[in-house]
Amino acid sequence: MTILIVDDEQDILEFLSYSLIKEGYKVITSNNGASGLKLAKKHLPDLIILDVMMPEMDGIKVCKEIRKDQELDRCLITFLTARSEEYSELAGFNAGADDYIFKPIKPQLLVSRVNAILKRNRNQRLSNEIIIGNIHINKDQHKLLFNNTELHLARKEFNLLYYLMSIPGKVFTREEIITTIWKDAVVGDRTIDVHIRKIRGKIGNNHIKTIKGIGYKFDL
Amino acid sequence: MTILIVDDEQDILEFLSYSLIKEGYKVITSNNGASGLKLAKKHLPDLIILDVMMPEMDGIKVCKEIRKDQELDRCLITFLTARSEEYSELAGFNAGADDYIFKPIKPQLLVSRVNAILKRNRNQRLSNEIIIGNIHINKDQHKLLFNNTELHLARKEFNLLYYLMSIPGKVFTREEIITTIWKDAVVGDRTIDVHIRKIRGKIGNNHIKTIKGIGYKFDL
DNA sequence: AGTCTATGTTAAGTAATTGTTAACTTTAAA
DNA sequence: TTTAAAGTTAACAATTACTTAACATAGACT
Repeated sequence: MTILIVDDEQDILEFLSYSLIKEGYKVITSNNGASGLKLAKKHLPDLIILDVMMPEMDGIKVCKEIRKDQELDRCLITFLTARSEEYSELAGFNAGADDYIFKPIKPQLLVSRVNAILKRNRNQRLSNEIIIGNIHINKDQHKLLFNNTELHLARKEFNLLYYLMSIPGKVFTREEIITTIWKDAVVGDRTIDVHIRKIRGKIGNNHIKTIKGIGYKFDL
Repeated sequence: MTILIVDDEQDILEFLSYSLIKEGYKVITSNNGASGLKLAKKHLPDLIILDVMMPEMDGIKVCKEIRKDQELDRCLITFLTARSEEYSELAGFNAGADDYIFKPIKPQLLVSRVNAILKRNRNQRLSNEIIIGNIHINKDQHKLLFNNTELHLARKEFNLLYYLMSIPGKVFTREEIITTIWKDAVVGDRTIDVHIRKIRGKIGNNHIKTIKGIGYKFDL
């Protein structure tokens, strides 16, 4: 895990990196926005801690630039700001921040905060697992737990269910389903229904709802 | 994103536009109500910041005029007013305002406020959700909540209600409804009525009003 | 009031969409 | 190569949506 810290005050840079290195993180530092941005693009850190108030290029600007970079879209950004600074959190979240840290902060608190941010994210990103009610579906493991019992779904069935569950409540049109699950293969009209039928046969009829004339959605 | 600012004080005009241009917005300014209205119709800005107190045509009047313009119905309006001004927020919201900004305001706060207004709106559009009173209608989810109870609407009924709710208060002519919901299909005279009847049967008779000789509108 | 026109209402017919099953074809593992 | 599983299709059934027709009602105008 690599962390980039950008702050114009040398003291804070040292203080933060000391605490985080001790915790086992690889730390890179920069004392201004422009070089911080360069370092981010070069090292692709997992987390960037950005001071908001910096001369020339401030944290908000750096953040926005980072958010424009495709390669950096998996990287987390947390702002570092003094509580006293008249400044709305909103602006930061608008710029694309994931979290906030207020100065001054005690080393222990900082470390646990950083751990938490990275962990929260790891959990979300690492396992492609969706849990809705008594249905757990895990794409990496190609595994479906229904009431804590493992059920087997064939590949198409699995992909279809996973797709529907990826945005619970949203109605996916037949067209969306075809283009996503079948790519551009040409399949007959009843193919989707048959797969839906098979999934329902396994997880029951309550979760996949038919919206006649439109498509299907996963609910509950 | 384009923002139109209308205020009779040159200082404020400059101060606001400076902050917003720096933030990346395209800014147009006007120092009186009448010309502001013209500029709005010409440029169709995403957001209009309107000073309430202006000689001749005040903010409220401008706002009401804007709300009469079909083309401008997607544009947001926020009033700019001094806290000291004895003035009811209600009048503003009645005139069709979306938000308020009080003078004096710090640049950062202004910017984040503006971002927030525009973002809130973007989110609403993205999720295709319209909430009016106790009626929530969500197009993505093809879901209608009436008094927090989910009701089922068939496709045509749903599209029709969603269409009417998309601009509450506006009367949609039968012709507009036909071309929007039925595209160029040829359907009989009573078809719309029957669908309206079915919707009324579900959400009650109070919301969809008949304007005899013209069409229907959604109210309340 | 009486007439005319637009809209409301109901039920029934028609059309469109989806569900279901089994047979058939393809794919991948043994 | 064989075999079982997965995927697809076709035929038909079931369901739901949509439209229409026929008549009722309400409002506007003379």
